[in-house]
Amino acid sequence: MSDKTKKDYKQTLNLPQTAFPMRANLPGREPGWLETWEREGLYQKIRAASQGRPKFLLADGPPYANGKIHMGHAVNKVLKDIIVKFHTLDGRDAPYIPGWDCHGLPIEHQVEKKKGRFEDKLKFRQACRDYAMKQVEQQRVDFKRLGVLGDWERPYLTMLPRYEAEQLRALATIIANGHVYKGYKPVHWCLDCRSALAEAEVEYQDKRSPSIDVRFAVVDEAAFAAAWGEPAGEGALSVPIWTTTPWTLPGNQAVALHPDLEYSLVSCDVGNGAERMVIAADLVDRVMSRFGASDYRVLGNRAGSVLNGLLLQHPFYDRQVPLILGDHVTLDAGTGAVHTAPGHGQEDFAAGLANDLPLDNPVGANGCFLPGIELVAGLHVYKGNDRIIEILEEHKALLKLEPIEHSYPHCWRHKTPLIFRATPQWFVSMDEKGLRRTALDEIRQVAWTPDWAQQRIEAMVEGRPDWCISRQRAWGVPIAVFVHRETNELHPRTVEILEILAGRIGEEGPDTFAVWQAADAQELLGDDAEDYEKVTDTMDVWFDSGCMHHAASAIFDELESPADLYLEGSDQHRGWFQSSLLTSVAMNGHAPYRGVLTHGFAVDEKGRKMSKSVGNIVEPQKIANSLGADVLRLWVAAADYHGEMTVSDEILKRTADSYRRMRNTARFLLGNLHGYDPSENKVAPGDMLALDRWALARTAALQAEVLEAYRSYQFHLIYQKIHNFCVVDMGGFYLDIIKDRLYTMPADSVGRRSAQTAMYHIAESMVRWLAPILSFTAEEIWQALPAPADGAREESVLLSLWQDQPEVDPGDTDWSELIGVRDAVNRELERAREKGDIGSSLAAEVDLYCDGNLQEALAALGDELRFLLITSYARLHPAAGKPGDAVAADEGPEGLWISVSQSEHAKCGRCWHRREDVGSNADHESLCGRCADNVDGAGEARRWA
RNA sequence: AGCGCGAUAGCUCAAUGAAAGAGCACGCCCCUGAUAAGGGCGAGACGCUGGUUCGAUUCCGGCUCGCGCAACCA
Repeated sequence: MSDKTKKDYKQTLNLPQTAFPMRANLPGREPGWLETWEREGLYQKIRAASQGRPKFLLADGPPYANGKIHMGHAVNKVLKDIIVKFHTLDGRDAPYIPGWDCHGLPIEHQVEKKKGRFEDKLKFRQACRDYAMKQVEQQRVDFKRLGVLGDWERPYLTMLPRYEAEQLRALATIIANGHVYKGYKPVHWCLDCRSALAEAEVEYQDKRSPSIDVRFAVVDEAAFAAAWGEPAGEGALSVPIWTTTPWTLPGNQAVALHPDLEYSLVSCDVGNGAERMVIAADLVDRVMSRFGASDYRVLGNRAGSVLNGLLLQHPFYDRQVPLILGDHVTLDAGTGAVHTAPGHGQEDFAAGLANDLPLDNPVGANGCFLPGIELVAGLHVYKGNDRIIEILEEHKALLKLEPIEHSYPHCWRHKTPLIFRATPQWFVSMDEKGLRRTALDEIRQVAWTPDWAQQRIEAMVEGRPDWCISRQRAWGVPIAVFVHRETNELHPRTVEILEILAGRIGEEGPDTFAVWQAADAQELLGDDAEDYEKVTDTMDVWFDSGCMHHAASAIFDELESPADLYLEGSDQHRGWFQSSLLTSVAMNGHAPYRGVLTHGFAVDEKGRKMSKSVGNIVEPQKIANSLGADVLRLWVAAADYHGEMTVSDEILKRTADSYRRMRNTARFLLGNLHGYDPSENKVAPGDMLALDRWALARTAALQAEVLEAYRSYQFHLIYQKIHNFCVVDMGGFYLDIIKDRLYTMPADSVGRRSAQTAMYHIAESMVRWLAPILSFTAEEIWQALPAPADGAREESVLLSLWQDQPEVDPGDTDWSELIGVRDAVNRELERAREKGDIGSSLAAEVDLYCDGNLQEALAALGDELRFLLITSYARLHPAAGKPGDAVAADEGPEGLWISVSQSEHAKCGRCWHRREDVGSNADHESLCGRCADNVDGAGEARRWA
């Protein structure tokens, strides 16, 4: 036999052939798909094809238009994209209109940083608008690069004039429904923002502050004696307070005691001779040791309530302030007597209301004491701290000064400490018109995933204060209302006027600000004009995005409220989920969503949040440009997003490995579908071989599982299942076995066409399972699949629906039993291999010894058992005849003994099986009988494998 | 204070009131007709601790650790 003949026979094989490359080169190839999709208008084609199908509406929470996208953005958009594409394949009309949050302070800051301050507000706003637009462009490119498909050329931007107009209408409705009021309240004030902040914009961080104890002298000892009764001891009488914000002392209007706590009158000497102080009984020792008083004596105890109303001397102003009572007083720190400045704290404010204290506001928007504030006018509050401490020393009122590390509210953008400052602000009332109650009712109507998210938002809505919706900033949507100069009441025609103003806002502008600036009070209010003034505040940006349910639905025909799903990171419980809920309930009395799904954050392998300072940032752009967007998408899908999602080099590498495995499985299927025309060569399920029918059944079962996992948004299960299918069912079993048939049987034989029919079906199914996740690769597979000669095929996988799974008669074969036998044989083959008896399994012959059902099941396959086991011979014998060296199958099938031997027969030059009949055909000396028949005869017949 | 979520092999994920599965990674072997592929074999895990139960990784309690929310803001 010459080499030449060998080669000739190789040409008679049907080896795989495909242009679908093994190497994905995703970074190189993905942009090409993006171009194609865009050029072909894929998104629009999907819309057209989905017309009339039941809708699935995902509302896109708008990312803030500033900075490059990070992993959190990527996770969020990819999850959204997976869901939208799933519903598309599932036969729904699922439009995706992305949005951006465009107003607000961070943009103002960036613009000021780059271009300095502007005198002209209109010009400044134009600069902000230009800047935001640039950010949108940049983020849009990055989002698209991840394969996120949507109406990217027609996004909703909160700065679109039309959006702003709808926002005004939303405000009008909320005002009409009676939820809005103007209040003078202490709010979190960011000195860098020069604006009030919403709860959601505050975060607590550790800060070092001066902590001081301050004497408040009792004004009238006689009055004290009368209240306390049986006064004892000698010396000056005072009530010391403790604070970490000395600068708030100019605003002090009272000292609060707890009505029910015990207070002690303590006689002591802290370096100024004998004196007496009132201190919470439980704190006496701590306070005394803090003051350095070793020798002190408790003269008596009284409940705080007995001192109610007693006057104290302000430590450095000519002001007498009362002792008041409040339940907020605790014994955690301090002296049990709480410095109360109604303008500088929430509880202080409440206490001030209850006790009719003056509400003064000595600090300006810039953080400096207002002119006219004695001793500290013009000083910045933090400089004020030091000055106040000096003043206290001068007045001998300072008992103790020490630095303290404590957690303190900070601006979440600037990371700088906030102050509490009383200012006039606009609020949405949580309770005035039952907003809180209705919102809580609505929360219970929504499907929250995971379900504990419901508790979480309930707790937040239950406990939150009124929503401060005003900001003292330029880059936002004006609160375009008139208030009465004296009464602060809204003009009675406010709602009507808002509608007039909204009507003046054009598609391309003017925007709300310009309209409001140009609005003429005389024209709008007539005779009332003189008594009313224009409000110059803008709206909290959370209000902007929060009313997306209204604004975007008004602008885009395809959107409506409520949406089926809001999907955001879990931080949005206090952000967008809540602002959307509140605006929607305030407007319409119902939630803007039927379902809410949350995901965790991306963290590094040590579970740490990604942060610039730690330097553990993984950039989505970098992954897309190195491993490919599909690998990034696969990582998102593979992670259990309910908790934190760990990213690391190792994890990404693993992800890329499993990507390759799935890709190669697809490649093998495609390669062996070469020359297969589904419209010509399809074999009816009833005519297919048993093993191929098994493959169809397995595919159908898996599809059911995959779809169920998609429906319940458990993408990590999908990834596991598909990957497992590729590795175990396909690579490790089915594909390995059918190679013989595919390669060696005549191209158009039933045996080969049956396998191809199954493979075609598997590929058609799998490409769809993968499409929502591996969008690029699925499209690549889709284009490589053989097109039926007789019919059109959708031009993109995303224009198709799930593959129909034919009912197949599984027959009597128990495949799990056969697989068990195969595994047992493999273990024996491995032992033979290790002994050096065999290499390839085709070098072996197998003798199986068993009885009963097992024997029958194996016997049914006849000679085809050897193809299942991929050995050259597989012979069956009664168990009784087993030789001494036959090995009992240790696990799996009962009553099976296996004997593996090295084949003595010649190897067929074509199929590589070692057979007795090699050379029996004179025309084909190097071939076995069936190969000779396959090459030159009618071809073999197969029924099983 | 607290509340919630989580803890399964090196990694990513399963399942289960009764011998805990998979893939990747790892070790060894084979193949060279899926070849920057493929096949086989192997080793490897229920955070700790009580209780309920005939039996607990699974149900309940406590602890530890991680994460989130909340709190601390005088």
